[in-house]
Amino acid sequence: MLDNKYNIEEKELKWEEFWKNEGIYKFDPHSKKPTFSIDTPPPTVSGDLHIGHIYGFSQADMYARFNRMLGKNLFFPIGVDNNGLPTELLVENKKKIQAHNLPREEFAKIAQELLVGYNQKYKNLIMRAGISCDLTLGYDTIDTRSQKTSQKSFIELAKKGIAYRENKPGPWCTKCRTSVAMFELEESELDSVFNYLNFKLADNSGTIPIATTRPEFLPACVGIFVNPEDKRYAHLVGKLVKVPLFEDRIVKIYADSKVGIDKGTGIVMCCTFGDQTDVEWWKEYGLELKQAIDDGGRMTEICGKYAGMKNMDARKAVIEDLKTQGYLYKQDALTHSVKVHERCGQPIEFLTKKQWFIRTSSPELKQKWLELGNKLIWHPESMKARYISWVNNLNQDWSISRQRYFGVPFPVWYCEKCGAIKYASVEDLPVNPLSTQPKGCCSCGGKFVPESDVMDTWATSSVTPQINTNWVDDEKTANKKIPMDMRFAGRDIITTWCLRTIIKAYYHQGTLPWKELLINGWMMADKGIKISKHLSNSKMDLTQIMSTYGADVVRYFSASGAYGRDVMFNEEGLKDGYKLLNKIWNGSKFVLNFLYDYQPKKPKNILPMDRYIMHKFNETYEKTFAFYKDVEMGYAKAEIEKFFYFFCDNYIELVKNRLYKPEVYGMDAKESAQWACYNVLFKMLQLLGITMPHIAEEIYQNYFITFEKEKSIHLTTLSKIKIESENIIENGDVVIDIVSKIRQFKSENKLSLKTELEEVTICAPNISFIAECEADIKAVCGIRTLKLKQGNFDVEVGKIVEN
RNA sequence: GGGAGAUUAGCGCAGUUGGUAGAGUACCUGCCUUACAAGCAGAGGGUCACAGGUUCGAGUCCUGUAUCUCCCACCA
Repeated sequence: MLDNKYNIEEKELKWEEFWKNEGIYKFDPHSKKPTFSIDTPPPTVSGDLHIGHIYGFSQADMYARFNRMLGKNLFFPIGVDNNGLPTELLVENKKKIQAHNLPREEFAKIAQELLVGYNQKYKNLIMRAGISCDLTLGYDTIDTRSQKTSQKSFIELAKKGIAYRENKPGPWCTKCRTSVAMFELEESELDSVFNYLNFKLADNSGTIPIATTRPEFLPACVGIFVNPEDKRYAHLVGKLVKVPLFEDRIVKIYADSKVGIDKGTGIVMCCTFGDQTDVEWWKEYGLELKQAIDDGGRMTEICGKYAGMKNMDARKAVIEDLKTQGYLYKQDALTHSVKVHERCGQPIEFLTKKQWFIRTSSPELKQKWLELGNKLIWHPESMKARYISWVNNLNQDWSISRQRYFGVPFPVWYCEKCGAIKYASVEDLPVNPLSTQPKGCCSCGGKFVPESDVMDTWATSSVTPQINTNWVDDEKTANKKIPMDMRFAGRDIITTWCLRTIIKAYYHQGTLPWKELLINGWMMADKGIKISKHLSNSKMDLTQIMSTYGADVVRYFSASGAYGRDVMFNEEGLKDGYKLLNKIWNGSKFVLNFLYDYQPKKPKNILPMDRYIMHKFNETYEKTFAFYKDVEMGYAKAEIEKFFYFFCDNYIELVKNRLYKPEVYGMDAKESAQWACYNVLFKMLQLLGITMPHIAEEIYQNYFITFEKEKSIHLTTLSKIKIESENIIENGDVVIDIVSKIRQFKSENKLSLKTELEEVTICAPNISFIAECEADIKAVCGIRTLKLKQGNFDVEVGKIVEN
């Protein structure tokens, strides 16, 4: 019935085609079943895919499959995040073009063409991993519906004053020429030089020493700071200082505890803006704003003779002048960590620009985010701590504008004359203000000019529940569908995707975006090393792994360990899964051999060990079920796996004689075993299929479908085996112990397991049960005469039969 | 600097409310059981990172230390 050998790649591809063509995982909008909706996070399309990408997805898929097998109607869409800066950079790299050199429409067209291939590659991988999502429910974050949703969300929030436009200093990348969010920055160790300068006091009473790594910022120096605790400089506070090279500029000395007494000379200059502290001082002390650097990283006109120079050239020139004019008295080399833009590695500047923000950081709002976070069910619970700690530290509103090209445009125009904001009408969305003009003029008579910024990619990724529920076209229905049932994500994006999605759902629906949140860990290449492209060596090559081990084995490996924890990639783990796969195949093949004449009619008399294995299964079922419910895929998998081996190595061995030789043991004994085998094997496959969907389907389609009728095993419903309750497990375990003792005896005496034993005496408390199983015990152990004695458990082997 | 997590057998891991350390794998000894040698049956292997403390009793609770990872903040 089953092939002699299970050809992994051939079978897996076959069933993936089948699932797709038959629409096995298709959401049925007319179904009467309860819906279980999943808000799939759209992974960023930014490059090649590796085995780590499958990890989080397959764990979430197991939870999805579990829910489907509880009889729910699954809404499991698949999304791709392909708008915004990461995608733009990918397109620039691959096509060797620069977005700012091309008309937007042209760049978008090139991007869309390139993305077709990437999207497909990505969707193929998801399908190849046996993820049971509905491919017809896909969305891209740059498609029309996503654009409409983002724009509608923006207009709604802006009209309520929740989104606002303001001139604020913020991190800026001079290479990408855009503002970036704090969390898009990363640390980089750079070599630099500490320049020690003497600043002259304005009253000519002397000089003060200041160390700086960025002397080119002198033209933007707006204040000097010392620590209030620092006795050396206490007398300086309030005095005025001349800025070196720009001596017509006079700045004041302030005291502030943010100054490190031991750092540099203990005196700091504040420039607008060298770093975050400068921003804070500027705000707190109401300092002047002087911008020394422009969008592209060149010095501005306030820099006098240095204007127009690139930042680094200006630094050299300034240092040279400081030297010749006697300000510089010492230079120390140092290595310090600098914030750089994670996408391109460019050190970040702080520039002041008009940007759109969403209100997120007031104490009342933070309270709200905490409240919502507490209402959410977290898997695992411990991940909530990260969310809470992040919310508590939130101190800036969310900046959503980016001065980029490939993204969702802001649907607004501004009046040239009075600055009034004109929003597009919701019916007209999606709107690109650069190519459409609003009707008429401003009430003041001024002309409207379009906003050229695009939205940050998170502004779209944070409305996936609204995209998925089609909020743009049918707000009422969508509002009923939110909160969705579940969202899954990696733990690195709790603070970005998750929080922002919570914020948007709160503003739009006044509720949580989802009821449950699954946070998975990472698959690591080695202890503490993330998988990255340059680390994906041959042993981790995805194509290779997929063809030798297959998706089921990769999924098995993904389910190892506790949920939310990192797993370390190791091939041994794959081998374990491969072993189980092979065992499932052989075990099923063997059992099905004896089920060709199976009648789906419960026999009148079911023998004790057959009842035992069914009860034993039900016990395992309960445990496994509880683990799946708690999103503990690893424990669930381990539980059912353990039982499968037990079933093969103990139960099958025990009853195979009855199956082989009905003429000796009787037809009733065979039918009894068949009944147990059918039920236990089918239900084991259901549970195993959550982790290993392909092999379960192959076996189901070859046999069980005749009786179970459902088109796919994945559409069947989980349940225990129906059997009258009785206390049989303890008694059955004694029988297993007896067999084990005899095997031990043979093993210790270096005998073959089929060696026949002339006589065995069993001493046990409940010999009447053992007597009922006598035929099975004698058959599996090769015993000729079995003697039973009432008493404490003991197995005594008499003479062995010599051939 | 703040927060989170980890440290248990050679290896990758599990240990739920404190009560004699667990499975898998590797190694070792055997066995070709009328499915599977990619199998089966056995055996050995651990100062539970370290130092204190609470307790009759600590892998588990408390305090501290070390190493590693992640997130956040700071970095003139």
